[in-house]
Amino acid sequence: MELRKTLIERSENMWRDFLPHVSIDCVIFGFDNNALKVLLLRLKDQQQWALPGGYVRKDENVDDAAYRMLKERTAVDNLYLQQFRTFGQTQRSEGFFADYPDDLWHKQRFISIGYYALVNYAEVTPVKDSVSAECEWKDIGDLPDLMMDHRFIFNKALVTLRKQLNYKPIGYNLLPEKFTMPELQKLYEIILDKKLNRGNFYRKILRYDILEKLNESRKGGAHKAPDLYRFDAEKYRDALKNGLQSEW
Amino acid sequence: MELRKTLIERSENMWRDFLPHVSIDCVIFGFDNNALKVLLLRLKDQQQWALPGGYVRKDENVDDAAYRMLKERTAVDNLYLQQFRTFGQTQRSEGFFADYPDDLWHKQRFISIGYYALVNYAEVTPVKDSVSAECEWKDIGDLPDLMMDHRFIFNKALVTLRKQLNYKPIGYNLLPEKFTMPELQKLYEIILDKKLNRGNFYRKILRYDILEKLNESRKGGAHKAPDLYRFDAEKYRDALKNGLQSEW
DNA sequence: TTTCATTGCTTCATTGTGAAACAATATTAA
DNA sequence: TTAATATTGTTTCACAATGAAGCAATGAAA
Repeated sequence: MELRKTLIERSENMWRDFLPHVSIDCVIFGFDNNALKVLLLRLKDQQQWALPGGYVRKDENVDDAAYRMLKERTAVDNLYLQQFRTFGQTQRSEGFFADYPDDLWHKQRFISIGYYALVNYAEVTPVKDSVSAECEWKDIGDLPDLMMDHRFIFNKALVTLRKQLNYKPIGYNLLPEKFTMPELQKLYEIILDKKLNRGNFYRKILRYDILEKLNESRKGGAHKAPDLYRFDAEKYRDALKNGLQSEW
Repeated sequence: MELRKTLIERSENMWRDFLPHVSIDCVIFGFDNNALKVLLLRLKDQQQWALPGGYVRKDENVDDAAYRMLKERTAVDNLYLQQFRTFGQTQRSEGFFADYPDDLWHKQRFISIGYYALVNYAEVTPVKDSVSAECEWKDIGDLPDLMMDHRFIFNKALVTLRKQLNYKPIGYNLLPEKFTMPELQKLYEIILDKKLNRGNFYRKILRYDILEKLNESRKGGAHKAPDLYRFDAEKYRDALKNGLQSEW
């Protein structure tokens, strides 16, 4: 039993103290008023803002930890959550804690797992945590200064969203149940960061056969009332299995 | 300085012992003889095989740790390496260490970061580690039993490869410098797990204008000698910036 | 009642795709 | 030496998808 012997011998080294720990950062996206927004916290006594997050416990699945944190910040359960990348630079938190005592627990080496969440803006109530002074939605086109590497993490989340637009139910989770075609197109344009031709967008998205046109329109706007649609959840899921073909 | 006070107070909790640690698992792909292969280890006294991997040190960037492990197994530096997903289930190693003493260091909770590597098969020399009896290339169509969640991790790596085929220099890193069109097509077919029409493949891949046709052919085969190509590294890089358009 | 911006939908030239066939060629078999 | 064969290189053609533009419909505001 050579393997057993080797492992048990090595176990006496106290490697435990030489290993990093694990935290989570969440990029929570919402769509409101034709703008894509992120939920951010401002820490007490600080100018900089932060992504919601926290520490993973030893007895907790990482996904469960992410759901826990998400629920604490939004007061909503079971949001759409997607791990997108892990951030493992040694110096990622150095700047922020520079003038704290060296035995500060938070100064340990942490590796952070990045998640993005997609939420229905109208259903979420932002909730502060105990070290924050504010918790607010911010337009992604006008973000404040972020602490540590959180701006980098946010950028990676947005790029991931762009790449996954044809593979994940992104529109479905960001839009309210009923929405108009111009709203859907606007969401696509923001995520892709480019203008799309209106007629071609209509033609293409309708051909996917994932939308159900309702017998209602959104009155009250300044001009012609746009038709309301909703996703046909089942057809959408089926279509995503192979990915919506081709680029936008 | 409310934030400072809160953080320092909390630091007294010894959360350190309640946090998981971080390891790495690498799926190393190589392409040889028109087959896609993975580099696996068989542990001493064990039937099951394992992905190469190791533990991340406290003072080490995660990417650097992955390169370190990769070099140990392949005797080659600077391979193409890509983080693809982090595996955070609490019970991921439980089965394997079930009949080891509970204070075995390896029985701690580990969260594993998955990387895949793409290597030029001919340049790599598989190297065993100290707890392994064998280190070998295995055909992905005929994998042996893998320990813990390594089969799951492998599957995720393969799916990632498939999704990234149009965004990352996958052919470039798996093939030798000179290769034939049928070899390239075969690689695509294995990764995508579907047959491609030969004529259409030629037309499409050539239109991308990322290949350079050489004035040589591969003699010695049973039939017509296929032309040799190589990637035009610069054009390939440029083309990948926007992704090669459309699906295969 | 008219104006106007926006929405819904169609058209048309161009490009890309799937499927198939033909032509070329290096080896092997006769 | 010649013919057969499997594979490779290239082209064709019908059809589908795309980009760009325009026209018609509509609801609010002037």
